[in-house]
Amino acid sequence: MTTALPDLPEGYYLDNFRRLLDTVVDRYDDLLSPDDRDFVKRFRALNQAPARLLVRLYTRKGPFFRRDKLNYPEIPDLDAALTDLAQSGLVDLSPELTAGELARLLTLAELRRLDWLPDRKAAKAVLLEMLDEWPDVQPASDWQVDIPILLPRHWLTLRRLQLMYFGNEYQSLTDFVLSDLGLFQYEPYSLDRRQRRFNTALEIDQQLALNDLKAEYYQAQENGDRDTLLQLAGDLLRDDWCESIRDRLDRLRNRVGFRLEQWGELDTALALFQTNDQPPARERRCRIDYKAGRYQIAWDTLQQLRDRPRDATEIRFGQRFMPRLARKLSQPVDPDPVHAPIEHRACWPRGNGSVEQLACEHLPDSVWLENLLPLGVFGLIHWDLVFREVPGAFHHPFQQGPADLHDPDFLNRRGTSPQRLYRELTARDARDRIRRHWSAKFGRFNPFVHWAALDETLVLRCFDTVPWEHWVAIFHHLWLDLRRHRAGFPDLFQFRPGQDAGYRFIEIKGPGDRLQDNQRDWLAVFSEAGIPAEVWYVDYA
DNA sequence: ATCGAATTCG
DNA sequence: TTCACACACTCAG
DNA sequence: GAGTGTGTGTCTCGAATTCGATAC
Ligand SMILES: [Mn+2]
Repeated sequence: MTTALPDLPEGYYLDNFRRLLDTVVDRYDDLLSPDDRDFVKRFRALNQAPARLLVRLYTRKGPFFRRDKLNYPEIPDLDAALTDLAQSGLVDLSPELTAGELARLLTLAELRRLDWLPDRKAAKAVLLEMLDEWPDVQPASDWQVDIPILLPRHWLTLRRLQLMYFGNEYQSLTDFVLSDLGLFQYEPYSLDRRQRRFNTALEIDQQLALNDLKAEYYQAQENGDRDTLLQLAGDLLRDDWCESIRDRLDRLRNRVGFRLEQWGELDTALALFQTNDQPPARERRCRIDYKAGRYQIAWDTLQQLRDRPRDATEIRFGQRFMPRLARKLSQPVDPDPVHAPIEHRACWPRGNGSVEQLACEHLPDSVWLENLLPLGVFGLIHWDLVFREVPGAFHHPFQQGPADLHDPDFLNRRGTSPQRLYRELTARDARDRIRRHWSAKFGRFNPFVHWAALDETLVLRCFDTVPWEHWVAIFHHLWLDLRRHRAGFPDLFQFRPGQDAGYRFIEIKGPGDRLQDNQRDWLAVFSEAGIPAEVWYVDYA
C-alpha cells in the first residue's frame, strides 16, 4: 500500500531549520555559547541560496563533503553559494584532514590511484584502519587529491542547537519532515513555555559530554578496552555533574560499573555503584561486598534494599540473597515464601517458525503479543494522563511522550497516585476510554501503544475478558517503574471462554530455555493478584 | 552478477 | 535510544 | 542459582542510489 505523500514547498528544509533556530534563540538566548552566537549572527546574514546550501549540508552526515557530490537543482549557482559561505566563515573550502578522513571521502578505486597508499591490495575497511593511525593533518591537495573538499565549521553548534531544541541528541531536522509528511504523527499537545528543559549552559555542556562518554563506553566495551573504561569511570565518578542529568548519569555509571565488575575491576565498579541507588547499584554493591567477605556492609545494604525496594529486581534479589548472607552472619533466617509458577509440558512436532508461534497455533484462541497487549491497553486507558500538559512535560512538537514520564514522581506531579487513579476509575469508564482513544488517536505516537501490532476488536475483547481487578494489579506494577517493568510479560494471551478464569497468560519455553528474572517478577505479580498465568515447557516430537 | 550496508531525500 | 528475548555454556553446591 | 556469551529480530517511512564484498 503506497499512499501519496504531500508535496513540501521548495526550500522546506530551510524553513524548518529557521524554526528550530528561532525557537532556540528565543528560549535559550542566555545559554548560548560565544560560538553559538557567532553562528546565529553569521547565518542570519546569509542570502537564501547559501543558507539553503548550508542547511542541506547540516542534514547530511559529513563532516567533510566532496564538492562533486553536491547537487541541488534549487540552488543553481552552487559555487557562488559556497563562496558566500566561505566568506561568512561558515564553511572551510580547503580544510585540513587526516588520511583516514580523506579516505572515507574516496572510493576504493580512487584511493588505489594514490602513490602514498601503504597497501594497494587491501580491502577498504583494512585500509581505513591503517590510515586512522596516521596523525598527519593537511589539505586534500597535499594528499595529492585534487577533488575539492569542504567542511562546515559549526557542527558542534548544530549539535548544541538540536540538543536545546529537542532535549536529546537522537532527533533532528528529519523529525520536522516526517511530521510534515504525516509519516510520524504526534499528539498535538500545547507547549509549555514556562519551564525550560535547560536552565544553565553547564547542563547543556554536560549532557553533550555525557553522550560522548556513552558513545565511548559502547566503543570500549566492544573492543574489550579496559583502560578506556577505567578512564571513563574516572570521569563518571567526578562530583561536579549537574543534578538535572543525574538520572542519565547514574544509568551510565551503573552500566560501566557492571562491565568493569565483569572484567574484575571490583574497586572501581564498587565506587561507581556507590554513587547512586538506582537499580542495580545496590544489588551489585551487595554482591561485590559479599564476595570480598565484607558481610556486614553487604548486610546493611541489603536491609536498606529490602526496606525500600526500588523495583521488582530488588525485591527478587532481596528474597534470594537474604538467606545466603544471613547464614554467613549467623543471623536467623526467615525465607520469604516463593511463588512456584504453574508449569505444563507439551510435545509438538517442530514447525517452521519459533516455538512461540508453534504454541500459539496449538493453543486455541491465543495471540502472541508479549507486552504489546497489556501495554496497549494501559496506554489507551491512560492516554490523557500521559499527555496532560503539566509544566516541564512538553518542550517541542515531536515528543512521543512527556519528558518526565520515567520520573518517580510522574503521577505525583499530576496530582494523583495509583491508588487514587483506580479508586476513581471504573471498568466501564476505562473501556470507554479505549474505544474513544482508539478512533480519536489512531496512528499517533504513544510510549505504550504500538498500533501496528494491535487491532481494536482484539484489544476490547482482551479488556473485557480480564477482570478489572486484574488489570488494576497489572497497572499498579507498571506504575512502580514504567521503564523496567515494561518487559518480561508472558508470550501468549489465551482466551478460554467458559473455562476457569476465561483466559490465561502463558510463557512458552523451548528446550533449554529458562525463565528470566523479569519474567519471574511478572509471574510473582500475577500469583499475588490471582491472575492465571502458566509456563509451558515445549519439547519437539 | 548479486547482495547488503550506508546514505540521502521527501 | 538501542534492547528484549531465546539459546547455550560454565561453575558451585 | 548465578554468571557469561551468543544470535536474532526490533532498528516504529520507503524509494533510490552508491559502493564494497563476494562469487562466478
Ligand atoms: Mn518465551
